Parts: sequence; structure tokens; C-alpha cells
Amino acid sequence: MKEDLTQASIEPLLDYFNKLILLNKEEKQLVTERFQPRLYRRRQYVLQEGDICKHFNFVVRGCLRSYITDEKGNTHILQFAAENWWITDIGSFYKTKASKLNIDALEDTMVLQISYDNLTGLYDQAPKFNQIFRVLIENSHVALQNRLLQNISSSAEERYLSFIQAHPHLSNRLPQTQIAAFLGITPEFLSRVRNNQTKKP
Amino acid sequence: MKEDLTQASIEPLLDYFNKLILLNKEEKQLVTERFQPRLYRRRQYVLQEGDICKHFNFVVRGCLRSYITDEKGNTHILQFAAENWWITDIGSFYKTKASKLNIDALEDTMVLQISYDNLTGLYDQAPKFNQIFRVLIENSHVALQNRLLQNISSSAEERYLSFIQAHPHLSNRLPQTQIAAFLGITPEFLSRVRNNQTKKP
DNA sequence: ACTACATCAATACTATTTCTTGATGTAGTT
DNA sequence: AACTACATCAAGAAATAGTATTGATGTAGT
Repeated sequence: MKEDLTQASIEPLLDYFNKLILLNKEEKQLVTERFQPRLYRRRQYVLQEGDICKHFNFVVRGCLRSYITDEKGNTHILQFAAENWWITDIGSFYKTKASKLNIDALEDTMVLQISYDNLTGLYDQAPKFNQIFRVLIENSHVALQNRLLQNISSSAEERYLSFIQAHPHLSNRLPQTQIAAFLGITPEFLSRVRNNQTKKP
Repeated sequence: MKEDLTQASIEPLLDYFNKLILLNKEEKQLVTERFQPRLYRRRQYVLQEGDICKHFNFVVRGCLRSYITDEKGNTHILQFAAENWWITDIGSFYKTKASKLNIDALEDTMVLQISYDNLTGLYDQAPKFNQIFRVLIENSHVALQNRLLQNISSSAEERYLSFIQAHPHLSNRLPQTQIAAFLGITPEFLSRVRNNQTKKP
């Protein structure tokens, strides 16, 4: 399964913005100028704990994840970002402070990324992007809140079910180890949960 | 083969320096403060062509390589850096100019790295390090010169033999593709050279 | 005691990376 | 024209790494 990742198309990003708010030609041009394509290979870091997050990343192709590693060495996944998703450490990015998160690639991944300076420049040149990025951050916020609510109120099985409902494409694309780390259970237990599921209905 | 790369020990670096010139307690403390541990995963870039090389890197565990890619897309390896070796683009680092080299990780690799500012600070606080880094750069220079001489004067087979003599541990640790890229031949031809060798003696 | 999970270890599978080999080609000697 | 020292391409084999499954056993909270 070889795919050409070298050609980064800006189209998916323009489409994404266009669905939120219609862009004119100049605005599309600005986006094209200020976003940079970049390839991250599987297992490669996009951001490492302790570093300052320098980019807002839009995934064109592939899949990234953000996570923390606890004292015991267990990793806890905050977010997956596959095609047409955003991922960054917003706190670190806007406040220019050290991040507590790691972001890395689960697959070879092409992103379109924008630096802080380029983003503030974009805001100045086309204030409309303030609104776009506000909406975008709102969306992330809502997703995060749902996830937290899920997490504190449901069993592993329920969380698994709502995960496959919310991300049907991811559930059979990502390794179960990753899904387990997202759900907060062991891969072994996830294996058993899945096994039960297939027997039930 | 699981290894703990999360714990970066400063010991190998202190040992390394100590073998060149004895350090006192304060100097060891300075080293500890000014060098940062950092993990690079296999295939991850430490430095990319066009970027400015920001660090002097000492490999604690793992292996890095520096290389260029030519117009045809072939990679030519300048240097491998395994345990207790240094790797950086000295020109880019000291002159703060864009590098022509790439440096990346062949294995998951823990380095201790020092930034330009921290290094000049170290020179100021403990002038002894001027001498240490001079020696260190001399060593690199000699290695480079030998490599060049080898390269312009020997056949692939001879270069291979002197490589395994100079780096016996690397010759069966690195993939042959990498060694071939270092020797300047194709992996296929290296395979045949090796085959001939085993038949001969 | 029962539920909902964890931990450890062994085994089986799958995918990816690396190595080898054969066939064929070429540029520069002899 | 033949020979040497390499390259290129393609296919398959071998080695390694990553992933999934299962059984046995453990534990904290109801």
C-alpha cells in the first residue's frame, strides 16, 4: 500500500474553510501562502513534551495523536487527528509556553501547518480568519468536553461503543493498542470487550 | 528488544570529557546544567537541509547519521554517530547559516545536546571547554580526512574492509543499505562484495 | 462473592524492512 | 572484443518488529 505523500494539496484545507465560511480568491491565496505542507513519518514527533508548540496542524492524509506519558510510563491519548482534523497544543501555541503534550504520527502523515506569526499575520490580513479559528477551537472544545463526560461516567464497554460510533473509520484503521490507550484500558481488556461484542448481537 | 530510553544519563558525557581533560565538580555541574537530554525516534530528523543547526549532539544511546541527497535522489552518508560520538553540522552551527546536511536517526536515539548560547556560555564559565571542543573538532577533522582519502583511492571492497575494521560494531548493527550509502555503492553490490569475502578466507 | 478491570506471559499472526540473487546494462580499461 | 567494476530492476526469501489473542492470576470496590 504505497501512496504518494509528497504532493500536498491545499484543496482539502480550502474546502474545510469554505464549509465554515465562504472564502474569496484573495483569502484562498493567503491560505495557500501561509500554510506549509509537511510530511511526518510514522512514529515521528510533531511536538515533544517540554517544547513550545510552533504550529497549528491540519491533517491532509494520515493520522496523528496527542498524548501524555504518566510516571508509570503509560500513555494516555487525548486526541486522534485523521484527515480534515486539526491538532495542536493550543495552550502552548498561543501562550508560547512549554507543552505537556506529545504529538506524533501513527501513520505517515501529510499536514498543512501554520506558524504563530503566519497565523497572526493571517488574522491581520483577513480578519475573517479570527472567526474561522474561533469556530474551529469551539469545535475542539466541545469534542474535548464530550470526551471528558464520557470518561467520567461510562464503563469501558460503553466508551468503546461510543468511540466506534463517533469514529467508525478509525476503529478498524488504528491498532487496538492505540484505541485502548485512548479509552483508558489495556489492549488485552479491549480485546475481550470486542470479543464479547461480536458474540452478543 | 525493549530498552529504556526515557532515562537519560549524563554519565557517558562526563566520562567522555573526563578522558580528554579531568573535570572538577563545578565543571561537571555546568555540563549537567547546559546539556539537555533528548530522544529522537528512528527516522526522525535531528536537522533538515535548509535549517540552521542549533545543537551540538552527543549520542548516549542509539545511532544517528548525517547525509545529503543528490539531484537523483540518492543519499550519501557523511557520518554515522553511535554511542559516545558527536554529530552536528559544525559550519551551520557556528556560523548560524543554513545547513546543506540532513541528520536523522537510524535507531531510537538518546542524545545530550547543547545549544549555541549554552555552549558559548560554557566557554565563558569554564574556558577549559574551549580546549575540549577544539580537540573534539580535531578528531572529527581527522576522521573526515581519512574518509576522504579512502574514498578517492580505494575500491568498494577495500573501503568496505576498512569500514568494518574501523567500526566493527557498526558493521553488523546497521542495515546494509546504510553501509552501502556510506561506502558509495548500491546495496546489491555490497551484498555481492560481502558474499565474495566470506568465500575467500 | 461478584464485577470490572489490570498484569504477565506465551503464542500466533501480520506487516514491514532488509537481504540475496539473477538478469541485464554500461563506462572505462586492457 | 573481452574484462573489470560497478549500476539498475525485479522477484523472492529471510529476518525483525508490531499487533492481537488467550489463559492464568490478581485486586479494588460493591
